[in-house]
Amino acid sequence: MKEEIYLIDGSAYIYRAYHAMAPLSNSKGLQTHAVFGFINILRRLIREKNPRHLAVAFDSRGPVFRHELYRDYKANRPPMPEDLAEQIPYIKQYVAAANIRVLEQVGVEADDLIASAAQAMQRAGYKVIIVSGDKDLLQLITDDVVMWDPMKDKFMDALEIRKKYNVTPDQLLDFFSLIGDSSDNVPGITGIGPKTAEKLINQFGSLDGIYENIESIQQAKMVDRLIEGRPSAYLAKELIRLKVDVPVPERLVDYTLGNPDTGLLSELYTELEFASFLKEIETFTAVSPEGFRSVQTVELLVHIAKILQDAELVAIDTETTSLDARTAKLVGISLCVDLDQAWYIPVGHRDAEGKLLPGQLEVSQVLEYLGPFLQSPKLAKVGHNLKYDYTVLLQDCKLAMTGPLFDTLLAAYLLDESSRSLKLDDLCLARGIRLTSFESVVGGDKRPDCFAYVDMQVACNYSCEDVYAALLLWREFAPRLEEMQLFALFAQVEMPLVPILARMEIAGITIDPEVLAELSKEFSQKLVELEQQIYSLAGKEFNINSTQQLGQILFDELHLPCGRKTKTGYSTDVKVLEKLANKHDLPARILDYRTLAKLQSTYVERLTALQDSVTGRVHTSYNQAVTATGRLSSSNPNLQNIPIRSEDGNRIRQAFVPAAGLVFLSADYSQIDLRVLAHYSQDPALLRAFRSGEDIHTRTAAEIFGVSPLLINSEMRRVAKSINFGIVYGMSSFGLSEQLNIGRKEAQTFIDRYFRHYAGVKQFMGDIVARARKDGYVSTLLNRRRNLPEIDSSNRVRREFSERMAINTPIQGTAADIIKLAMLAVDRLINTEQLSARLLLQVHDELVFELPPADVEPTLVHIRAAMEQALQLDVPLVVNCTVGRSLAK
DNA sequence: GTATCCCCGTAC
DNA sequence: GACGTACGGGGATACT
Repeated sequence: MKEEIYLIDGSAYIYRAYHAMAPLSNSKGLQTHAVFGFINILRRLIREKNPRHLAVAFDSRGPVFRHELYRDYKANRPPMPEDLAEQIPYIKQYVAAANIRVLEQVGVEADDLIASAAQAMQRAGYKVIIVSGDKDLLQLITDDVVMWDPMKDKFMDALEIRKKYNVTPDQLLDFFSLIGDSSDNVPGITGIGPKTAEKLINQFGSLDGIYENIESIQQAKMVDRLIEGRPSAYLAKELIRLKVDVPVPERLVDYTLGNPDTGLLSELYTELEFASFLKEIETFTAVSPEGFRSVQTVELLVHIAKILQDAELVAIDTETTSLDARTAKLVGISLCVDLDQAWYIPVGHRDAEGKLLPGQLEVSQVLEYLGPFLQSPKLAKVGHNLKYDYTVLLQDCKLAMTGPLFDTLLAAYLLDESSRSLKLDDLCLARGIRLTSFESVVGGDKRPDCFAYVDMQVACNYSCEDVYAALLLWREFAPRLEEMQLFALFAQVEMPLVPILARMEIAGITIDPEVLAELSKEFSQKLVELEQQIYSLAGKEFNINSTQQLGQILFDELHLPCGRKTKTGYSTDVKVLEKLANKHDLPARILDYRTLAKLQSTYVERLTALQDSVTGRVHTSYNQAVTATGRLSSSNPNLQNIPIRSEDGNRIRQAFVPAAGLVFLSADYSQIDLRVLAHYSQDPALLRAFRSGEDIHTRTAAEIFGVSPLLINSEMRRVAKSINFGIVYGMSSFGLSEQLNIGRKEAQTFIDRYFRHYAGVKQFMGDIVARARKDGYVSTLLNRRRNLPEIDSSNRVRREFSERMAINTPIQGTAADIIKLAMLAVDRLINTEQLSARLLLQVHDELVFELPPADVEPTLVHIRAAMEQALQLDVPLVVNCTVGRSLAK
């Protein structure tokens, strides 16, 4: 991949910042909004694009060579406003302090510098991205030079130019020469606009071409215009043509983005009174590299132990041989207790032959000194993604980290669930700190254990940076969690959950390979048969998995009535195919095929592939910082969406078995969402229903059909169940009618009856949306937040989507809070009562344990009680337990 | 060849 | 356009 260089049209952005920003000044009366806007633009660019090489070009003051060619060049421009002129020096100061290369030269404009640099760097084999919205720069576009307008977030290349102007980039200059440029007071030819220019250029290829063939033009008026305008067109060409021979730096390193000089920046921000920028800088005063030390003697280890003795908190990071914490081997540990210094303790660095390098302490020795601190309940541990470090220490060092944990990744997640990225590098970059990238440290080494081969000093610097950065984030996040009243949720729920999740991942769950193999055989046989049937029904072979090909066959060739359309063609989802299934055998077989193919690829094959060949277990990863509502998610494999509803799906569950001599105990909350809704809404009917222990769907059916619960049949209950679920998601009559295959009117009637009976629910929904609109966010019972920036959107679709989130998030999120509390309670219980049960899975409202059958009786009672008491609501929480020799129903 | 979007389907 | 939260397979497409 070619290195990229960003060239920024600085002068243009100064003006843009000046005009776009509301006036702002410091206490001395100095206008500062252009500086502020400009800095913001650059910071955003650096944050979002993370460029390694860039330069900012500025116009020179005073006349440029174009004025010599044409006295009236830019004569229509008013002089720079005084309050902008006085801000320019500060902008220059910023660029210097931020260590960004400046391109500036007397007598030429920013555009010429960009043109010269673009040409030079392109010639040197790099890729250039011009950051500008100015059409004059479009003439520079080639295969290796593109333009990006950050305001519109639009990339321009040759194709886009073709779309917009219908000429090639190298014809643009001639094209603009014909039209002129009124904003620069460049004349062009009167009477020729973009349309005519386009026609002429495409007909004759160039400006010269036009005049060489002028006799072939039929319209006399046009010829007159062209002849009369000839000097002016050629003048325009000289004016618009960018200079590509201005001396500019030509080596890549000349454009490398350096680290910002925080001292200078902080002085500048202080003078300008940019408090928000200043705060970041002050928080992130860079440590001197001398502060990063490699620990290779016992003496130094002893010294560190002494310091830890008096510390309240330590930031920690482990470097290992693998991304998979469960199997990773320790390569080094870094520590940091204050912002003056950090240490890296190498223990597993190796030479090219794989031999341990000398000069490293023994792991056992390191643990002897550090162990007591890592296990001290008094010493807090800060780290980014601590589940990883916890797992590595537990698996590779047999050390269970204890004491208050502070995971900066989870803190960032709680502070902003929609955060673009929670990676340590990105969080730091957003605060003006560029961390050394892992990529640059391992230098393209593709071995999974590449870190073990990294030079110790390089590793020291890298690892210390990380641990130092985590401490910086802690300094910012800890008070912010307090301010936003998220600290209790963080410290008492999310953090204690980390070790529990780590242990669940380590535990894994056994899969009977024979059951899977049998399923695989059977499924693939059936799939082959279905495939043949489908081909013969379709009259030809095609890719059944391709919705596009399928759409063509069903609707274009067989002329079946097509239902909905998707962005890219016909919809062929279940709803559509089911409607067609009684008209034709093909859609029916496709449905069978899809169901089976899904089970085969997503479950049978995936689970087989991820199974540990020695233990026969699969180990999921629980992600604690993904969902917008606070639920966990599971991946590699996802054990939260194992089929259960269909018969064949349930057979997948038969493959999940307890370890030898044990059984599964599954405990799931009954109707937790609706109970939370009852609590939130305080609807009397809903409260009553749950307090009396009724079947909620039957009760609801009785209400909407206006008959006694005794008269409710399964069909009526099904309808009520759909409504109960739909309510939690903010469903409309349209959605319900689709779901139940009934008319919208009928669906609306059901909904009306529902709300007549559960009026408090309707009230709650209105209230929560109003509150979201007022606050801009909603929260759960434990204060977990979700921002809803589009709740006021003028776009109806977006707004209504946010409204449904406002309804659903407190419910789903509170249910997520509750089961997290339950996991903590159960874990404590297992420890205090010395229970033999081991928690394996969490599936949103369900916990699955593995335990000896003889222990089921007492354990079940304990666990049910712990779960039911996890949080006190205004309705009881009810937990159902099942015991089994597989996960099947 | 790799990354990403889209459609679809599985769970709660 | 219409029902919330996820993960993931496979096709199509874009980029390299």
